[in-house]
Amino acid sequence: MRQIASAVGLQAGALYLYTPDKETLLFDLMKTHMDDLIAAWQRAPKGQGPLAQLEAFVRFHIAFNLERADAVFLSYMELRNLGPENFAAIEALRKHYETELEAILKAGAAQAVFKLPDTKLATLAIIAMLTGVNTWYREGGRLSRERVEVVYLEMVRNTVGV
Amino acid sequence: MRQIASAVGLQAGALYLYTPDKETLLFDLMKTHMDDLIAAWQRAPKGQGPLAQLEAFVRFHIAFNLERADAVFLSYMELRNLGPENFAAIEALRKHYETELEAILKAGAAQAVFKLPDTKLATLAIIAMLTGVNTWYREGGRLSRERVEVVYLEMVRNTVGV
DNA sequence: GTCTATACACCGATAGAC
DNA sequence: GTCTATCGGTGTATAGAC
Repeated sequence: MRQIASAVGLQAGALYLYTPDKETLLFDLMKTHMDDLIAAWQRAPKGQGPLAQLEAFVRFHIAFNLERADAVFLSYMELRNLGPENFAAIEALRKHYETELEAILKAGAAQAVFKLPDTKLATLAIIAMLTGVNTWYREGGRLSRERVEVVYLEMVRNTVGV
Repeated sequence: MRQIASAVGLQAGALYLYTPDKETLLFDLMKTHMDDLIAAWQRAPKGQGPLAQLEAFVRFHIAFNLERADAVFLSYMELRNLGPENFAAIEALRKHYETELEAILKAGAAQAVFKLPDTKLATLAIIAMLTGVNTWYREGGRLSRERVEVVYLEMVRNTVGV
């Protein structure tokens, strides 16, 4: 709390004018992040058909997560420092987001556009793969964001059997 | 330290007979884990050719990480609590392990068995995908470990274009 | 609204008795 | 080799002056 206060030019005590306690502050940061994520995906251009929507999801997820790397890192690392009910609220939002991808994969499998041994596992595998970009991507490295998106697009298309 | 001491039936002070300080204890746990991981992979049966070796890696990684979920979780979550030189030592072991998969993918790409847009990114993507299993797998859930391995095998084969 | 001062709990680590 | 006692530091949160 002292560090946060210092970063915004206050003393620690003054923070308690804005939050009842530290966990609530953490929860609010995480909830705002998840709400932003879901709202941004709702607004994203998606095209028609499962393949176009899968491609939209891949590009959206990589771009959004790289754009907000700090919030993504915080949301993952501090998740276990929430009490049970705050934890459950964030988990519900995360599952809601996962369901967006799962719906695309289900539609693609139903139309035989995708070939998947297990839709649920494919959802988790693809999200893990995409989120992993955040652990190694650095601005100014070997590949541009655009190039990373293209490479992952191709790998994800392969993964779903296209 | 008090919790650890209590878990092994000691008082906190007595732990310092076994470790000079808390960070060294953490580092030793993580180093032992990484050494075990690399040694176990060296001993694992691998078969011949890139595809057989890729399959061996997928099965090995899922099985080993599920078997030692606590150590995997600790090694990931506490990594940033190491000093720079201990951090670098663990990172080096992690990179060494990654290189094992990368070598398989490179060989497969060179022999045109695999079709990959970027070998390095494929390495990171596959490891992220496989490690992700630890975040959701629970004993007694919908799928057995064997079934999870088979499903991921099929997805990874797709990912590398087989 | 913000600051200073501080209460109270906990943490890592050490000293010294046994 | 282990325990008890304790030191110095830090953490969240609150009280009260301004």
